[in-house]
Amino acid sequence: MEHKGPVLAPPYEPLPVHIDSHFIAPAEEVATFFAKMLDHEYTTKEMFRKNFYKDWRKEMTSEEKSKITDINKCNFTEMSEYFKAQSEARKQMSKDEKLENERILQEYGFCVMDNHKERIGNFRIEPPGLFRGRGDHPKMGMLKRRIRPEDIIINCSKDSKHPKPPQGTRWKEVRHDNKVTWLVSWTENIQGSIKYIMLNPSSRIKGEKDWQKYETARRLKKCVERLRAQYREDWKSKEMRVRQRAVALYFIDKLALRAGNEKEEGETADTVGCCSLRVEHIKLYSKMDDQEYVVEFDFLGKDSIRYYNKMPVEKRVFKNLQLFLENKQPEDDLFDRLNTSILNKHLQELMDGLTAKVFRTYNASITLQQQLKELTSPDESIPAKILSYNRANRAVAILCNHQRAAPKTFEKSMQNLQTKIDEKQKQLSATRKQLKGAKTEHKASHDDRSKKMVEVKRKAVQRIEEQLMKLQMQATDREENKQIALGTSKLNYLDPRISVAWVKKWDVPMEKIYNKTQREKFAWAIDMAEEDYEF
DNA sequence: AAGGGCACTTAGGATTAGGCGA
DNA sequence: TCGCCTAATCCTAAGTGCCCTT
Repeated sequence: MEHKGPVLAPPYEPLPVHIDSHFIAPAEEVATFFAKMLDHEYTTKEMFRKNFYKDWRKEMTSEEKSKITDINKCNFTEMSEYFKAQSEARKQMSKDEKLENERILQEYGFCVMDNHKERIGNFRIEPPGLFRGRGDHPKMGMLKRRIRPEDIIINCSKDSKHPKPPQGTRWKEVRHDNKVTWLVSWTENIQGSIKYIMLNPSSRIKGEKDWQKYETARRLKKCVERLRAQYREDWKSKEMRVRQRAVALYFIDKLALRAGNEKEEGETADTVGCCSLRVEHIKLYSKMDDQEYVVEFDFLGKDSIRYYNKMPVEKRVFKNLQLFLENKQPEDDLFDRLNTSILNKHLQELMDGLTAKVFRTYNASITLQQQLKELTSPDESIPAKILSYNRANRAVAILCNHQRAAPKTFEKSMQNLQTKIDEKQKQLSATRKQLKGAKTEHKASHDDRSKKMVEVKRKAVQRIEEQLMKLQMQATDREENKQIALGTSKLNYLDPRISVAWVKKWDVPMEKIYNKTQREKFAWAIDMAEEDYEF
């Protein structure tokens, strides 16, 4: 392994003299971080302002400290306007910058691993700024400090050309550990966690891991019925811990919930997964509308995305849940005899390599395969096939609760599309009229010229019909996708060989399903899978 | 079995590039 | 050719899961 090391964040450039920030670096720099975010909702949040202010003060001189007593009296708008103008200006002269970016990519964006040139994923060190946690994060607004060469650990081969630190500096450490895949690491100051520079998804090492992941999920496919029978049996166990384990596993299997590791309170946003569900996150309804034994889930999961679902469960599960809830407070754990480590240990005994997250991969992939089978009709057009594919993908995204905020421009973009459809419709009826006219004329004259005209118009009508249909499919697709994110499941949960096989079977161009980056990431699958591939 | 450290995958939002119609 | 809009890419936070120590 040989590489050039990371690209460091550019040093701070003090504000020009005509902007009086009332500060000198480093407090000025920290102030600019806030100013750059001024348009964002973050800066209005109490916690964000409080954390920012506390860290900001640490950077001030004693003079600055005595001048500034209250963040609410600080006005960042002049700085903010300055940065807005700067980024406008940068847009104009972006050509040189693009060239420079390309040069940096060529120099730092690649490494040589086992004699192969490979693309590096994130070769830039994260620049300093204000921490933006997701959801209700207790540390939002804290200062994320600048990473210096002295903070950075380099990992490369002993006999390779070692990356050079900038003049006058040194790395924290240069090590030669071939048991791990990272090239560069450092510790960030907000959570104290380690950050890494690793290879791009197109690399051999990432591809092989990805392939392995899906092979494990396919092994689960072979024994999943046995496991299901097992956990259903365990619902009746004498032991509470076994019952809890079995009900949790049922949720993970049926609802594709995440495992739910414990988190340190006060360090992160309050989110949960299956094993960390609390009493307050579920409600039981012995009857709801025309259904019996309904469980209502309402909690914040990864990235503070809300999971809301109502599911009828079997009577035995329902009775167990009632039991688990007995004599508990809302903030108590639902599964008090269970955690992810216990669950995974159990799963490991059931199948080699089995963990909670394999269920998500398995259920996602098998759902895609089933949905594709169900939704694709042989005689439909290519655009219709793509709609079917996206709908299958969507079923998975819904299962995995992959949501997104509706795009800010959603309404407008729908409207634009509708306008196009209306225009196309008008064009269609006009052309149909012309076709009718041509037919009438041909009936009257029976000559060659009019016959040709009928053909021309017939073709035109057909073409416009196709265009119209394509637009309508697009509109349907976009509407259905308003709050659903397809990318995450496509990239992380769906065995790409299923898609490759589908594409080959129905002669759909690969690039309609996978863009360039995705084709690079899934090159192994494109190579491997034929149209008869079964997950 | 509790708890921290570490390495890796998964995640949604922000930013940028580039395709397309005027 | 320009400007707008969408799609692609970038960014980095937030998970999972295993290992080691006590």
